[in-house]
Amino acid sequence: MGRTKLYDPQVALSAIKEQFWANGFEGTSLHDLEVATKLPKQTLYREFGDKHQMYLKALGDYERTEIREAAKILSAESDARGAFQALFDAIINEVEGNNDRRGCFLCNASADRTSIDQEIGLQVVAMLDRWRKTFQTALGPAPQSKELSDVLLAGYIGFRILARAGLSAPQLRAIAGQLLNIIPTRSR
Amino acid sequence: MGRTKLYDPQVALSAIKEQFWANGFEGTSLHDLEVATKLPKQTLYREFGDKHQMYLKALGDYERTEIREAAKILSAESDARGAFQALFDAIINEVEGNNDRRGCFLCNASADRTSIDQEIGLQVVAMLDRWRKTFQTALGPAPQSKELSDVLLAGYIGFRILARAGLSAPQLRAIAGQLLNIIPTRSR
DNA sequence: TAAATTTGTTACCGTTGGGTAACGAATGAG
DNA sequence: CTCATTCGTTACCCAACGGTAACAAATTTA
Repeated sequence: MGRTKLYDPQVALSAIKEQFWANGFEGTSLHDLEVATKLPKQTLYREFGDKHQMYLKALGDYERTEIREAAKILSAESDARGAFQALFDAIINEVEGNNDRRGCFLCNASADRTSIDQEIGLQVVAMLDRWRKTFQTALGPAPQSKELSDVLLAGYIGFRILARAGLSAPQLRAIAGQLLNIIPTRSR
Repeated sequence: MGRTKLYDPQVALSAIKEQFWANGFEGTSLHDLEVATKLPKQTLYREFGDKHQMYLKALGDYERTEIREAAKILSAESDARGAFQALFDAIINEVEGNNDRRGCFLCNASADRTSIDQEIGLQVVAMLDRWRKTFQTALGPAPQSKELSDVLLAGYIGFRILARAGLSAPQLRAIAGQLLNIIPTRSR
């Protein structure tokens, strides 16, 4: 029924995500999205709905890709501190190698739309809690793993915000090192 | 020379700050600023320059007022952990009492404009470092006060982002409590 | 092959965006 | 009192904004 799409919706959504990630909601225009996806906005509206829904779906895609990727890094290491070390290293390497200053889309969204758009706020809070649970899992059966994951989540968000703000890689490395000290050794 | 102003530039700047604080750079229109300041934009341009400069001056005013206020809270307590406890309590009380979800303007700005506008980025980084130094001062002559202030800054930013995202007061209280545990007792 | 459906394209809509020009009213300095 | 200066107000500018309508080309199902 009907003609087949000449574009890949998943590729388009990924491009949309990149734009919102780098420039925020208000900082991204439909024209920007047209250029990024190489699709006319008519197609974007038909495929994804309005800008608000595009943002929500971009957040969903972020969780599906980047956050899963981070979870994989976390679970690859055998001890908790090493796991988080690997996570921070990966982020700092992105900053150093590609001068990637986008930060974390979820963290940016928390500062951006949540206090204005209620629906986005709810989704962000839900994603943040799943993110925290990912941390908790990586901490293993340590006592107080819930409390530890709380403080690590706060530290992680701050770390990524500071990376976006433009702190140098050595500065970030120092902060990451201090954050790791929060994690008790031999906790897994 | 010339006629005297019928408005108070300081009051106007404070209103501008409130707007950028709540809604970000792109989320704030000149019309919003006209309404908030009760001044026509012609006057705003003459007084403060373009939108970019208004934002920079709003950030400056934030440091002059809110951050000084926080520094006062920090210095009022005799021990380091009590000082930060007082700071977090003040923030949580604002959330509970007035449902203040604006978060920290400096933290929001870090996620908002820094990776796009270089000049703002530089100012934000400078302000963040002064903010960290404020933390370091509050920590007193503890060993590793520099490193401790780094991790506390990251935790503080994450905490305020989470508050803006909409976490409940009890959740915030739990996180704040965990952050305080980072600070060694009797460190001052 | 016929019909229904969904595509890609073009054009358009009204609103709002940031920013500026022009000008009379007011008030300071000399 | 005079005059240069700075005020407040009105009007305007054009580009960009998010969003929609209309339609022909294409393609799958029946």
